[in-house]
Amino acid sequence: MYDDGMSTALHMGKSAKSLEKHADQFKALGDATRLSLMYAVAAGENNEACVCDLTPETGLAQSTVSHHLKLLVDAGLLTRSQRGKWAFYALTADAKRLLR
Amino acid sequence: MYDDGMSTALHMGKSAKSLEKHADQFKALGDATRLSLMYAVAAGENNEACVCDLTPETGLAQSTVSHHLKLLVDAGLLTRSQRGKWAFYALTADAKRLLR
DNA sequence: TTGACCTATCGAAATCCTTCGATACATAGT
DNA sequence: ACTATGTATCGAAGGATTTCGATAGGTCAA
Repeated sequence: MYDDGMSTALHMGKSAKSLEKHADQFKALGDATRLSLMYAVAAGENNEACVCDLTPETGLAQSTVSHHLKLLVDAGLLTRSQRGKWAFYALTADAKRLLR
Repeated sequence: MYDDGMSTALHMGKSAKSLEKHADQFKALGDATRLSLMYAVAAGENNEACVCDLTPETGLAQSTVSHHLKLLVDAGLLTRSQRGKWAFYALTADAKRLLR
């Protein structure tokens, strides 16, 4: 494409890359399953939760939950930390700001 | 499905319908084209813009822009008002809050 | 009413997303 | 090393989304 459709955002001092990043964050939150995962993490002890806790709440397959969590991490909305057998997910600063 | 996956949100006092609405708003913003449309509207005179101004900025077909604008209106992020031949779109309160 | 212009809707093609079951990988205990 | 448990990845099916061109609808001026 010749015109990337970002002229307005550019005029506002936002780079195309930044716009793309924000769009990706909104997109990640734009799914009822992922949004409820975010709330579940926020509601967990120490504001974190492991897949084993999250999976039963969604009623979806474990592989599906894992996939959604990966999308949220890739979007910069969750962090992942392995502790023993368990993978704990926690909200990032971006996520806290967006869910305010 | 038996489990609707909204238990956590419900525990936080959010109804499934409210979660769905918020997810829809995030989803509407979760597309680079639509997000730059939002910024373009915000940057317009009196915080509004018509399709004729928006279409050239995106580099997309007029029908495509019209379609995206409809999605944003349906999500409660834009209002539409016809003035003469032109349709003007403006940000809602929800949109201003989310784009802060 | 005719024509010009702006916008919305329709139908179709290509692509992307969600979800699953199966399976592989990782960690801890026996 | 073997097993059990928690998590991630893979491949595929079904559905949803993005985009276009063509066309219809609405508004104003002549």
